[in-house]
Amino acid sequence: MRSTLKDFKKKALSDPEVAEEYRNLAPAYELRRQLIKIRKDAGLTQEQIAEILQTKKSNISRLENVNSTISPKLSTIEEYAKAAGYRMQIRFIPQSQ
Amino acid sequence: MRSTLKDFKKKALSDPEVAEEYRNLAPAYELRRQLIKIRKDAGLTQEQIAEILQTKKSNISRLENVNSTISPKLSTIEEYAKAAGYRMQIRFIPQSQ
DNA sequence: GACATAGTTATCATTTGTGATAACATTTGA
DNA sequence: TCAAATGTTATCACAAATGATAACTATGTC
Repeated sequence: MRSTLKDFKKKALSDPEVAEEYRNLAPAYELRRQLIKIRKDAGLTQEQIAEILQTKKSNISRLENVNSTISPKLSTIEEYAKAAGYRMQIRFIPQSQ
Repeated sequence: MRSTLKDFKKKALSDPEVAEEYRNLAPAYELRRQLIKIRKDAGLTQEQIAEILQTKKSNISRLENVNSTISPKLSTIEEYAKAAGYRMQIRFIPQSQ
């Protein structure tokens, strides 16, 4: 691969508009990566966590799906985390530092 | 006052059901306290942050209101924080430790 | 008291997240 | 390769968050 992807990313991010877009999207990707991680660390399948939350696996898939355009409710994330044995913590960090 | 309130809280929390209820509600209170804090630290009124977010002060009041039963969307909190000059960070912490 | 500023509450319309179902795709293990 | 398990996608109904408006309370200032 010779790091073509990394090069592309580096180049793309040097474009201010792309960089702005990336900063906006990155948190959403990051969140979903975390969701999947805590579920797997808990040893649960989508169907199992769905059952705990009394819903269906398709809804869990949508929640975890990176391509999803939805912005979930806080309570949805909280309950999902709790089902996986975690608690959610929110912090606010001053921008540009 | 002789700390009557503290005593009451301590006693109330020794009741398992009350303690459970408290753990469930505390995060919601905490979030709203944080929201109000970052807005004030930014030197903004509800009306000013509402204008930045292109909405109305009544909606900001509802968002910040501790008594509100709503669970806001992640994007709502994100945008509010951004308007106040902060970014939101979410972490998941293993329960019971 | 009159006034301005800041925040609250109630209400209704609109938007959007969530639940459920079903069909499909993907991965894994025998 | 076949079957089972796991995850994805599309769709529709329903619930709930958000937007807007207006009237209200609270507070401080003149």
